[in-house]
Amino acid sequence: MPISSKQFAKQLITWQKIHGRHHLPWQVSDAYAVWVSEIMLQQTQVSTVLNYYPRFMARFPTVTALASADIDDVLSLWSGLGYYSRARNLHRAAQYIATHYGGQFPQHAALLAELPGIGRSTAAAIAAFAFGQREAILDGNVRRVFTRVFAIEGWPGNKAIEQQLWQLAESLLPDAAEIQPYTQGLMDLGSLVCRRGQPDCGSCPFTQDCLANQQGRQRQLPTPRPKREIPQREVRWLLLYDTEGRVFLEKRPPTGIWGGLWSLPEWTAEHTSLAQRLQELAVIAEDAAEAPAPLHAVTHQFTHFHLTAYPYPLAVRTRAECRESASCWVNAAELAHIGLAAPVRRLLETWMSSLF
DNA sequence: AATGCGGGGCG
DNA sequence: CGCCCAGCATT
Repeated sequence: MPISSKQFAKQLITWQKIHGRHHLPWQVSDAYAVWVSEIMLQQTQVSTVLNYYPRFMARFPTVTALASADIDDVLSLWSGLGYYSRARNLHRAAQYIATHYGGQFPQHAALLAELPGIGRSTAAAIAAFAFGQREAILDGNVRRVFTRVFAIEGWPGNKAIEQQLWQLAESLLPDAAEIQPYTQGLMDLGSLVCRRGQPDCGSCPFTQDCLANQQGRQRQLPTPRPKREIPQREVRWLLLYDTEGRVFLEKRPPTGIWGGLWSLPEWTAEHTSLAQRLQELAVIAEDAAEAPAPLHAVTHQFTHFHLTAYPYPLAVRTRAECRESASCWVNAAELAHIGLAAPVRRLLETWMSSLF
């Protein structure tokens, strides 16, 4: 017999008040603060977000400040967090709120979910935390708790399973008066106790009620996603540097991998010769006749493919002009203030500190 | 080396 | 609608 809705909420809230998180910087009644934190937390753990959130809020303290900011500055503060479309959507949504809602957040989940980057679960979290609305969330932590406590089989990415979980989430909701500790409790229980690897069932308020625990199947739930082949991709990077300690960067297209971030110019040998590529970049190298030897390869794992990048260092005699916001020469100090993907930042910091 | 995470976009 | 895409940290 699964636990009743009333008992579930009651035991969760009691647990949350004693063992949950209470003093995170975004646990305030400010929709903007809640929103920024929820977007950061979408793909990122609390401990990491704690390193980014305060800087972001100091730089963009209000939704109108964010709306009027330069997207490059937003991406710069997002640099290293990954999933950069989150930052672009955050910026667009801020502009929408400033323009269409006079800088005030809508209070209903359905309206919040219309904003870019806010889906059903994030909308519910903002509505619940900022406005006390009785809305159900369903993030990864919550899915793990539900699939275990109620022994729900099947990959949660499957449509039918997802629907079942949403229905369960709604059926378990307490009164609106208790929505905040309840919602926070679900998140905290999932991340602190009902962990993926080593669930701490001895500390769980549902240890007696949890069907997975009763059946000893905690580690089999939630059902993992079906496995897929992970393709390999290779790319060459041009590491063009001048005599004054600068490197040449190009801005990536707004969508796709590392969208909108600065990166090293790619050189795909299948399409162009090195000479052609340098000409495209309006660069004259010291010795372009000889192909440079690549540095140690940079490897990076994405969920759906593995990337190996070969950086080709090349001293440059005649510098290309900086094309406005599309390419530029930057020095080591400036690297700290622009949006770079984590492996590109690592490569450049290591390489520049050894060279200059 | 494998895994997970919320939402957008495309066909 | 179903499927694919994305970048890190953790384990």
